[in-house]
Amino acid sequence: MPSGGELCLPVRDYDLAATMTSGQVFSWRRGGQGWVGVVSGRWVTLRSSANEIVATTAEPSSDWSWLKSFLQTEVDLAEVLATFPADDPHLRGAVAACRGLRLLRQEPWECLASFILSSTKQIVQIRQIVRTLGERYGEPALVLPGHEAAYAFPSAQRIAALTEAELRACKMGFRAKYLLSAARQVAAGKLVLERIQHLPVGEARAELMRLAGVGEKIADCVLLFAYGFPTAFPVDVWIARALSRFYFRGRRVRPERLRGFARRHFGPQAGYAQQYLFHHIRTQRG
DNA sequence: GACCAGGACCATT
DNA sequence: AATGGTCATGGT
Repeated sequence: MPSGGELCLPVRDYDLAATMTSGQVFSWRRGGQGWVGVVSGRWVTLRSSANEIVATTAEPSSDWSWLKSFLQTEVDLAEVLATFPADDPHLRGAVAACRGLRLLRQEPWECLASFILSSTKQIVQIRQIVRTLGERYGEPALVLPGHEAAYAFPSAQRIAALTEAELRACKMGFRAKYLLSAARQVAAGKLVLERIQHLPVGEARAELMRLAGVGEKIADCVLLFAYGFPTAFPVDVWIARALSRFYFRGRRVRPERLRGFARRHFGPQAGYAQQYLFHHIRTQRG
């Protein structure tokens, strides 16, 4: 009879639902009163109230740093928001509408693989592919009795041992060869994901972009969502449209220029600004 | 049925 | 340097 672990994290301005549905992570699901996922191989449920997040695990932890790191609960959101330009009504509107939206700090391989799968896919479809991959090839996680089975995201080593056909059977289409190639690079030690953390952001970006199927946008997603480079600014079709409409009178502007503008205009936490804009424009239209 | 999705890549201009 | 086609699959 396993005795699970429980941790109560005091938080201010932390909207778990917005964070989990904002297109930065694809493996978490609603369950019971909160959210269920697997972090560092450990099954976790999260439920939040006004000023705390309560985490439940299948096994006790003496050190919860793995979860605190994932949730980034120590980040003072007010400090982040204070770096935003004060005179920008569009960003201010997004912040007001998405109060409590956070950036997570994901495991690099899961994040990289997820965003390789993301290209020209809707978020619901990315979630479905990630789920299928986990069910078929992920390590089962120990869960508390009465809960649905849960799986870690498959390791690079596991995916590297698969065939392109097996990956295509998970409905990822032409992305299969990209994922397989990336998994083999990582599994063979030709790309050391732990090393990227310590590189300057430009070099880190270039390192990720050496992978087939990883361009500027996907690299920026991994830099921001897995490594926490605060100026990384993913420009996808939504952000490109929004920036064009808000700051360039609707003119079409190339992504590289948009990134330059964003870095100057939004400042040292441009990545956070990006996430607020992205989530806001995707959720406000009904 | 058309159109689009948290793109990247390659061949043409 | 800049456009255009192509790649799978499924939602809206």
